[in-house]
Amino acid sequence: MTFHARADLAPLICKLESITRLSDRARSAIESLPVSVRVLDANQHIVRDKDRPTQCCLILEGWAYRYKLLSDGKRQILSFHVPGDLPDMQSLHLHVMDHNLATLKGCRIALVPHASLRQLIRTEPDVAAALWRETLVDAAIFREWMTGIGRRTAYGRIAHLFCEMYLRLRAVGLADDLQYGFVPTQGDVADALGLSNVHVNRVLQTLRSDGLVSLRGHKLAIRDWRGLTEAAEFDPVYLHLERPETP
Amino acid sequence: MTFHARADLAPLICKLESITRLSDRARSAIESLPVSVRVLDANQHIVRDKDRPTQCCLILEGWAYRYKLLSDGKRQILSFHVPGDLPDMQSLHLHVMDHNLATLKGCRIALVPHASLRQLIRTEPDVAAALWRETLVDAAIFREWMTGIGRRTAYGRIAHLFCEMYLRLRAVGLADDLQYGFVPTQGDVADALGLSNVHVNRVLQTLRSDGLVSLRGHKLAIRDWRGLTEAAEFDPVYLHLERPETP
DNA sequence: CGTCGTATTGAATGGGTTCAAGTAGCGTGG
DNA sequence: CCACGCTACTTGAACCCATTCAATACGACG
Repeated sequence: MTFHARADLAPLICKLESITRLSDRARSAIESLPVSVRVLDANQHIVRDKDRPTQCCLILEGWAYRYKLLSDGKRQILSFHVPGDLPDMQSLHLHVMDHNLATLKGCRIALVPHASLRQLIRTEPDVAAALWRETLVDAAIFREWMTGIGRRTAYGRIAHLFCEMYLRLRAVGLADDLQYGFVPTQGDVADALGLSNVHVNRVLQTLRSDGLVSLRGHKLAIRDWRGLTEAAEFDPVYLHLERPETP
Repeated sequence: MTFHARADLAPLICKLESITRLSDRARSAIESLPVSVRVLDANQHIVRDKDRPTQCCLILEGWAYRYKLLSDGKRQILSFHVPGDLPDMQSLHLHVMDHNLATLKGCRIALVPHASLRQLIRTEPDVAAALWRETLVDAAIFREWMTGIGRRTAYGRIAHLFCEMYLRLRAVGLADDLQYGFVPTQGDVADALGLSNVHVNRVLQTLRSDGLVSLRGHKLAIRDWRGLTEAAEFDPVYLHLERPETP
């Protein structure tokens, strides 16, 4: 556990600046946030359904995900999170968690006390707007996923997820050349997209044989960006990135 | 078109107070917002995908809904909105619309300029927090819908929608006694829940014959709240209401 | 009283699930 | 170094929830 680990906040700054411009003053206000850095293994809970957190989590390294569980054991993954994301910002204003947040693989995370964030928000309206905006992009991604689950074919859904994660990772400097480390298992993808793991497996094979992607180990390479975005009907507007130019 | 229609803002105040407490000062700051009231017919667009709105919309009367359209004409309804809702608050911080907002039936709406809202947010931190919170509840509802579409049966999904809209309408004083005016058509419900209109029709008949609800015209009556919530696995936590006691 | 949108019903089809079994990959310990 | 065990991945076959297509009935409204 480290305090005032200024360098650790770089992913957040990077993320915020991928969608807004920050003044020097705003940036240094963020950098002086007191944070507590933790290292977690894979498949560890960060916050649980019904918890009442007193701090927010920032992903520094690794992947995390949010999910809900139904009584019959069915799981719906609500979102994937990568460095720079603040997956439980909503706990700042919604006091009870309505879902779980857990690591998908080993993570370094920074915990920021609500009190410090509230202080920051009061004194730095620009930062407040940027953080609010983050939560709105989060919601925009939910809308897009909902649309996929409700109305897209399995093929389009999976293609869409690959496109989205590529742009999100690229925005924080963790992808380029149409490649990135894709951490979720096929079972995770199934639970994220409302499918079965068996069907995800078969559709992945089709995506590969159609020459759109290759995925071995957890290395994803997009072989045909154009084809993939067309299969996905992918329009990056919903990510609200500053520079959304696609490759 | 009316300006400074103070009484018109009552649904908003009511809605905000259903989840937070407002100081007198905050309340009067809201009441003095300059608003422009409009009356719209059914099936009119309020804001469209790709628009760059300069004002936010508050529903005063009627139902509205947000949706996305896929290229093959498939429609995904993202949310239903009732009086007191601010269905396009996100436009305050996300400058391009990534979906459409339209009326489901005739509506009275109030339009509030972004500039006035920004002013309000700067000077009234409590109101800012309450509005931010609204957008977070919006996102929480998306998460719940995503879970339904991804992992619940058609039966559970429809039951869930009936439960949710009952509590939301009751929170703004528009439902009681387990009854309310349910405006969406079966086709609308289908597009909201990722189903076909035919299947919605059949499942509705089952819900009726199971004695859970009756729905004639657009009057919905919940005949068995307990049974309906169990069928839906409905847990109202995600609505983040102050007084979530169920009937 | 016709007309248009909505609701209802039947029958055939299909995208995706479930169940079940088998394979590959990888870290661990003997 | 290999056996072991675990997890993820892969394949086949039967099944089903929900879709699609198509036709019919209802109901509100000018």
